[in-house]
Amino acid sequence: MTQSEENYLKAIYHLTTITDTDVSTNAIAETMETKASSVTDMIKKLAEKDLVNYKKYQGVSLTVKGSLAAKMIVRKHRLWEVFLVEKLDFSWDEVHDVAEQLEHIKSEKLINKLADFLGNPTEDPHGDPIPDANGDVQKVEKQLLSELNIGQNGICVGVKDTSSEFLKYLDKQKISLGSQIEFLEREEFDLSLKIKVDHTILSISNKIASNIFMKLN
Amino acid sequence: MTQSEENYLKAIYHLTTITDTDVSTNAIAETMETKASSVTDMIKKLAEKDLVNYKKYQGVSLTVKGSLAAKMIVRKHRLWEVFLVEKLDFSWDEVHDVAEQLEHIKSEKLINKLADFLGNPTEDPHGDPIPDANGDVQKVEKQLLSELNIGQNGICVGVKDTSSEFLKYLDKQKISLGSQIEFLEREEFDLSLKIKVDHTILSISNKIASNIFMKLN
DNA sequence: AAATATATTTAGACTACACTAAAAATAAGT
DNA sequence: ACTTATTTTTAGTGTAGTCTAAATATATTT
Repeated sequence: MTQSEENYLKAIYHLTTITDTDVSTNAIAETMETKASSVTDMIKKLAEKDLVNYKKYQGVSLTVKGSLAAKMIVRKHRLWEVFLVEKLDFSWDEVHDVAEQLEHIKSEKLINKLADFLGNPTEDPHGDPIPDANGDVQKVEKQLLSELNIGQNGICVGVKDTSSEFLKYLDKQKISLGSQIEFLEREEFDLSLKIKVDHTILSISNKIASNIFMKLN
Repeated sequence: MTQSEENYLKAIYHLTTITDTDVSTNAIAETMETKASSVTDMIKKLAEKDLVNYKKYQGVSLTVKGSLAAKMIVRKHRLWEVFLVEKLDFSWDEVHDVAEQLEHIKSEKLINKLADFLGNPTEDPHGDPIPDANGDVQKVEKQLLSELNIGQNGICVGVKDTSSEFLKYLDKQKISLGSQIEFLEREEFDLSLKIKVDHTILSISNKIASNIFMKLN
């Protein structure tokens, strides 16, 4: 399997997990920053290898085989992210590009030994689940901070947007995985939220709040 | 720089360090298991980028720029080997293929943080020197076990052949980096050597002995 | 339901890298 | 020195992956 094929599988996998329907050619092209015609070409190749189900003009879905392959790539990506943050002291906004490369290293032994070395973590530094060696993904129940009711509180268990800009903003506000957060008040004018993080009170926009995953206490 | 370009640079670098002259097209083709015509193509590309000096039919040598690039690749390869052996518990015969992939990961930050994490080692698991971040390589003085005089002793500081078969043989004989070895006797009939390793006496062929690097006490 | 807009696929071209076969240059043998 | 052998380069081809532009299918609007 080439790196390019792996990248397509991963993109299809991610799109599938958020929309839960067949994935369109254009959607793939957009997330991969490539052209629809290139996507069509690659889809045919993946279909040929029985990694995706494809009927012309109808979008694609992953086969069992393709889904497993995709999960193995995600597993590698997220394990490497843990390594970078926990062992090499990267911050959570710096890991993506490097993990994007490391995920393509081919060695079963390597990835399983790496998992052991890291203590078989089940989540990456952004709170996303790490598929195990069989491809099983543990679902974490979580909800967006923006969807809590006033007075509810819990801990931050993940982020939806993992862009460097957003993560740096969170660092600045001292919000990280595990932060205790209480939803105090909603400002109706701009929908911003007043929250208490650990022991400080601050105001965040609704956009920010809708990119933070919480687990209620 | 593509992976292919990196692989060519590395091959030229290695050939240069052993022969210390301009490198022939055929020599490159052989070590890279490819065809001479492919080598010619790539050499032109590398020359274009000012990574090698090239005059038709005259062989190639690395420019300063090319040499530095090659040393950075070697640095990455060997640091990853240390990581695999020291942290992930690979044996020294298993690391090569994986390091061959890892050496192409592009991130200054990653490799320098990795070096720190490993304690800035100066040698890889086979005793080969690891270039530092500036490309400086510390030369280790060493000589082949096969070239010692009877009665001399020292410690094993490296191997010339790093093939899996050879390394497994050494494991079986309990010879590793740091082993105390004394050259006891030469069998004139087949040139085999009687040696004492740590505390056991054994006989090894001249071929074996000519692939073990020693540092005299 | 026809017309228009959008999404998708096809056709053809381009780059990187490899290959085979043939040509040209260098090296070796008598 | 000249013939032969070897090495190296060139010329032409193939595959993977990308692109643009044109064609075709599906969706949307009136």
